[in-house]
Amino acid sequence: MEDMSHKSARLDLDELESVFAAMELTNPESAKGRLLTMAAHLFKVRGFDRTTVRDLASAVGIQSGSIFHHFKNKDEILEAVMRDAIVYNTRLMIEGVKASTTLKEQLLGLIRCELESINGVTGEAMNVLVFEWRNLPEEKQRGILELRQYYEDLWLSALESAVEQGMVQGDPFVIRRLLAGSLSWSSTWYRIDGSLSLEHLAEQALLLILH
Amino acid sequence: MEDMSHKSARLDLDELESVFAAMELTNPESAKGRLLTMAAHLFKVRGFDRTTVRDLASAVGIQSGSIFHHFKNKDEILEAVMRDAIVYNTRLMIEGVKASTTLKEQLLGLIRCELESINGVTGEAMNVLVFEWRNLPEEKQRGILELRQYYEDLWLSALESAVEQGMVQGDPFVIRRLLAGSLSWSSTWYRIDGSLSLEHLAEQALLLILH
DNA sequence: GTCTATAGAAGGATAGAC
DNA sequence: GTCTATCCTTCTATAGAC
Repeated sequence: MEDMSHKSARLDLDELESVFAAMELTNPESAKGRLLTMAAHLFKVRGFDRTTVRDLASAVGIQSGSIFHHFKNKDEILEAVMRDAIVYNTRLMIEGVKASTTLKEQLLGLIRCELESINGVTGEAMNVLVFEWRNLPEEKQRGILELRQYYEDLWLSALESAVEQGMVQGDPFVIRRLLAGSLSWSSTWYRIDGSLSLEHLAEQALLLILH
Repeated sequence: MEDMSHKSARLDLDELESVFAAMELTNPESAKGRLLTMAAHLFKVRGFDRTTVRDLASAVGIQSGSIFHHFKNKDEILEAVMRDAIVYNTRLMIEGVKASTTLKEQLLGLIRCELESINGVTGEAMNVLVFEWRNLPEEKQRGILELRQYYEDLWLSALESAVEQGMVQGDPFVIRRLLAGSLSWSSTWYRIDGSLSLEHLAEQALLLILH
């Protein structure tokens, strides 16, 4: 039986599913979906502050005033990009963990998943989540952090087991933070169409924590 | 004898020294030094775009127009913070490498030095270098990259030796990038006044690459 | 080296028509 | 759901006095 004492601060799977159902980021059918995809792109390439609502509007072929039919203000666009990015990738991560049998496989799966999230199709949105964090107003940060906790817990429990079994040395929290840095940072130098495959990179990253 | 064919793209020690002599960041005696220290602080806390010249001016107790007596424009302030940060820390790193006798000691020294640079007294300026990079106009980026190459070369040659000796497994370039991510990212979660000492963190980071 | 005053441009957001 | 028109604020940068 799970400990429910933290329920208000955590997210259960049902909540995650309902947020997932409302995700628009990857939906090119809706105007809002196209806006979010383009916003992720522009926020990643130019940064949030240097992307104007006029830029975003003209990139999707509408006028700047029309943006505010879909979002109350510019901050809400940022929030939506981040929320959708994290929900989408948390779901992939849960599936990856379920699919793995050994602990080593699970760790590699988590690494692969995180590398995929930051360098693959949702890479721009994930980059925004990681590198534009400071631009999200504090009250909105809290909501996203709650979502993030779900997949950080996946990581921590995997690392705790690995330390218990002697596969990994050190404090799980510190290892997770060091590894999170390595993986997030990969988007600044890794090229998905280069000679290094994402799978090889994942294996090299796994080597960092295994002993 | 060193290969001089890349001279134009590299930096020699004399040049480094002359740039170092012109460094103002850590000089509280000059108005420019105070401006740079405060700029590093504000750029780190709020980000470059969200820091106005008015903010900066009032933080050092002058009027916004007076800023432009010291710097031609706002971008030049950012450039100066970055240049001084990198020159200051490259020098520390060179000294650290010189002082170490074994290769393992050298690697630990490089890690310690990088952690110190991003979490210690020059931490705010180094954070600006790492996380506000995109805000520096491209032509200015080139000059800073040239400076940065000096200490990246220190890293690469140490890692190449370590791989040759079997201390470290994998491609030195990839290992360096993964490690650089870990170390830079530490400024987002590590607290220098917390229970984890910088020395312990350095040792944990060394564990990442050693096999 | 700092001040005052202000030019000039750009950005977020709103209102109301269609 | 999008357009037009525009308000209002904020920001960088300049000019010239002290």
